Amino acid sequence: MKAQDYPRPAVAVDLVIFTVLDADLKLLMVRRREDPFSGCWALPGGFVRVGAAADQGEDLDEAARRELTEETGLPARSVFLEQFHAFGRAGRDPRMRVISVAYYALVSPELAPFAVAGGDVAAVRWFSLSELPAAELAFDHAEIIAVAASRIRRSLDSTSIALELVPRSFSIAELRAVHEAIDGVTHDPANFRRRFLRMVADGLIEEAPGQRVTGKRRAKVYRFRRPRT
Amino acid sequence: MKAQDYPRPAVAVDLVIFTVLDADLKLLMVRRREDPFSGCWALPGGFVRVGAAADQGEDLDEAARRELTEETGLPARSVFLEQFHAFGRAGRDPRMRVISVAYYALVSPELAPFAVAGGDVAAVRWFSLSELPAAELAFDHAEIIAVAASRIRRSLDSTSIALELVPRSFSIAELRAVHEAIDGVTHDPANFRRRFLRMVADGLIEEAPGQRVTGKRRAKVYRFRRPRT
DNA sequence: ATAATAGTGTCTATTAGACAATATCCT
DNA sequence: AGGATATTGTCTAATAGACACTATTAT
Repeated sequence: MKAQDYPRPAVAVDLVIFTVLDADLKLLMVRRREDPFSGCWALPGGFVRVGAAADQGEDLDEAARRELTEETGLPARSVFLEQFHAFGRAGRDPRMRVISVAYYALVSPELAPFAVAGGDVAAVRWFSLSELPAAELAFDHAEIIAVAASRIRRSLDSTSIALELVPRSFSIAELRAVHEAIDGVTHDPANFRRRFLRMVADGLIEEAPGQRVTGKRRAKVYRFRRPRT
Repeated sequence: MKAQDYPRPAVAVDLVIFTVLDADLKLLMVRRREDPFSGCWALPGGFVRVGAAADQGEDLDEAARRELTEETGLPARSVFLEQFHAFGRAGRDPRMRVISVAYYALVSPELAPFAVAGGDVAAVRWFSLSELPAAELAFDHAEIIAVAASRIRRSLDSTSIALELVPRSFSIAELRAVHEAIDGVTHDPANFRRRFLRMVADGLIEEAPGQRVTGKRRAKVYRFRRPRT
């Protein structure tokens, strides 16, 4: 039996799209319009396009960006997107064997309101992690979400992902709020500030023009020293 | 067009199997016996078994353990195995679209000599990272290896993976040698010792009976406080 | 005795965290 | 003026890293 003749699974990409709104970590779910799980909330995603013969189709990252745009309307270029795990348990899709490569996406709060239902999606909605309707989640998406959340929590300290969840220019308090929303603890403003200023000294962050006016004392604003779109 | 009717990719698992021998980080490659890349060195691995209808086949982790045993003869139960990335670039297999879910495995040096060629493999061999025959590597396996190596280097400090690469009972110097082999730097014995003793204090590691006789001064030996097979 | 490695002690610099105090800005 | 937040200062404990030193054992 040749390799080409083995039965094959379907392969999909699923997206766990995070943002921080109202000082809370939220993720974007879509309401399914078709069976299975019609009417349930699911992660945005879809099948990877696999060509035939000479054209072998799109890459995984490409598929993820395409689904992001198709189903949520978010501008793929401005969104941080990273693959984190493949889920392939037998039976996770009742129709057939489906292996899903999962990505997490980080969307700045400025962009979050622009998510709209597209493709074959009935609606989109930002959910707090705690308010997810556990009983109405499609497939094994609850498990995928749990893995994604623990992954970004673990990466919070060792990477600069928090900077992807903040407006283009931001105050120290705003970045602190993102950290607090993600890991659920509160940070001392003075101590957080010192760590932050080290990042400025390291050249990762720089002062930006303008100030943040919140109704109280004004704060300096900063920006990530890296081309953002 | 129904979901079931889309063209599908083949899905494989590939294993990057590490051990530490002669104070050097090594990985296990197999020599291919069939085209494509017949005669080349490749990562152990193979296609995921996908059933039909009611039986949807084996899980990804299951497939990884199966291939580990089939192709290398290593005892799957005693090997640390973790998925780290899916590779799916179009064209990475000339025959057809193949998406490969990659795992890294950590094998204690006691077990490493028991690797033998099995299945449709012509030979197995432990390679140092630096002596890999770059020109004779199959598919995109060089890239997969690079990602795996950088991943375990990054995890070295935040996890206890080094403990998977050491004999059942080990001296502090042996664990230090593993760290040095993986990240390529040397550690001050005194400072490394202090960090190590904190792990003992935390209950992660405990003293083991016996001593390590190296020809010089004898060293105490320790063991990971966790059932090992 | 010597060489080599195991193991101890000490000093400095960096960092996290707790917390007090001051500065600025809006109402 | 008063409340809230930004910002600065100070103290303590934990840790990494450099490095000198002592202890043990094979040869």
